[in-house]
Amino acid sequence: MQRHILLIEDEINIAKFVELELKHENFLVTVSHDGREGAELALANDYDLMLIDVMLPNLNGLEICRRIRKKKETPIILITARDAIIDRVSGLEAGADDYVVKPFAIEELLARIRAILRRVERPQTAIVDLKINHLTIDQKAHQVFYLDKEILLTKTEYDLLVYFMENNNIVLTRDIILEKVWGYETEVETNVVDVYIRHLRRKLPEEIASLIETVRGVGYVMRT
Amino acid sequence: MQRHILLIEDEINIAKFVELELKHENFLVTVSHDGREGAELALANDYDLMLIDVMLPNLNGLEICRRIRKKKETPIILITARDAIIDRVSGLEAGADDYVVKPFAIEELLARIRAILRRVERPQTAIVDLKINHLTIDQKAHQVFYLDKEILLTKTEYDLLVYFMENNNIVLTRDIILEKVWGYETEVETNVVDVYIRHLRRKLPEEIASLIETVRGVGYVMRT
DNA sequence: GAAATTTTTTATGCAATTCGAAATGAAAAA
DNA sequence: TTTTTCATTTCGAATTGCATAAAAAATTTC
Repeated sequence: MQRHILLIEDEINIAKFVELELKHENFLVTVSHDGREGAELALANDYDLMLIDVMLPNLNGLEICRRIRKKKETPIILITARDAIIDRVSGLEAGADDYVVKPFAIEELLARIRAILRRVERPQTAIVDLKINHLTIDQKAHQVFYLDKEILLTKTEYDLLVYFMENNNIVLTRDIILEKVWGYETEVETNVVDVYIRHLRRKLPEEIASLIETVRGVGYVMRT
Repeated sequence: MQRHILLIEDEINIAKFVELELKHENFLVTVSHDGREGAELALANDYDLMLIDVMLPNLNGLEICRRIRKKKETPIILITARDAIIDRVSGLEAGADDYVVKPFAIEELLARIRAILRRVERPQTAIVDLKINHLTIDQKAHQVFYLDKEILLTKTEYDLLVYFMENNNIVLTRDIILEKVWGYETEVETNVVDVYIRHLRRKLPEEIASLIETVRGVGYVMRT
């Protein structure tokens, strides 16, 4: 099965070299030489893995990484300059899965790509379905069921529900919810969380809806 | 907070060097030069992280890694020989979290250790439940129980009770309580603290309420 | 590019909570 | 015993926080 890799690298020679090697290994490769363009590609399409240089024109690799992570789980390998240790660490914090340091041996890059693809595929089959009461979430299929009857949720509603189920019996503040589900960093004054709680409570059957409790002055909690 | 690292490395010089560097970074370090011994240590004790060389006498690093993973989640960083690409890949498959390649710059190793510890620590927000007598507070769930029966408190009442329980046997003045629980800086003349003490005493069972004593002329104290 | 859907913002009513003031009660000082 | 000081209790007005609806904006779908 052919894998599709996105390569964002502005140094033409390196890009060309890596692209050829990857194709030789039977990967399908898309190359971008620009940060902003690369980020758009990354968000618009579904790749199996992304290779992103940290130093890029217009938008740097770390920032691209963060933006992608808000939307996708696609594995990311960063390409950093030699000895940029700080970058390595912040790269992992930005959500990258691994990194290589320039100049790198192509075999090392290939080994890391294979390792990550293997790692990613393994636990994908291991995601245990979330289940509370008669409500099940099939995370792979992105579907929610109540007693075998599907409940249709929008993406945000779904994410919110998953977040609550993953943190049952823990009171979650609006700030935390905003940060984790919406990805906002800022403390914008908005009641969008309340509105979505409302949506969930309306769409879910009473039995489940009643588990989502309001903790006045603090936040919300799903009690089981 | 000091972290405990287990280092399994048979090359004496490297082991000594790494040990010194780690200690310099304020880690507590345990060293083993033998595969079998190292594995036993790893399984018998709780370390925060393990550094394991792949090439070891008696029992190799990959095998140690696999055995540990059957029992524990402790982060593992493998140390592999130069260009042993196969090992890198199989290392990740054996359950290692990361690896460094000999010869490595000590800063790189430190950076990886920090990155992993940081990653692992996130969800470690384990707040220990407060407990006095038969009264328990589940801070994550924001719930108060007396003998398994929930006591419903408003946010301020809850905050006040938590503050008292965190400072039991310490006399707290009204000013301090106002500042810590209400967040007032100003010394407004208000008896709001008194009023809330009253609320608590009324809602809590006699056995607990009687622990909140008045220290006339000074403030209040929760004696246990 | 129009229609439908989803997301975000804005507005409003309701209800729980908070707070301050005043009355009452209890302890210490005179 | 009386006076004074400090603590307790009660109660209602003001505030705050939440639920909900609906409009506006953004995004997706056809």
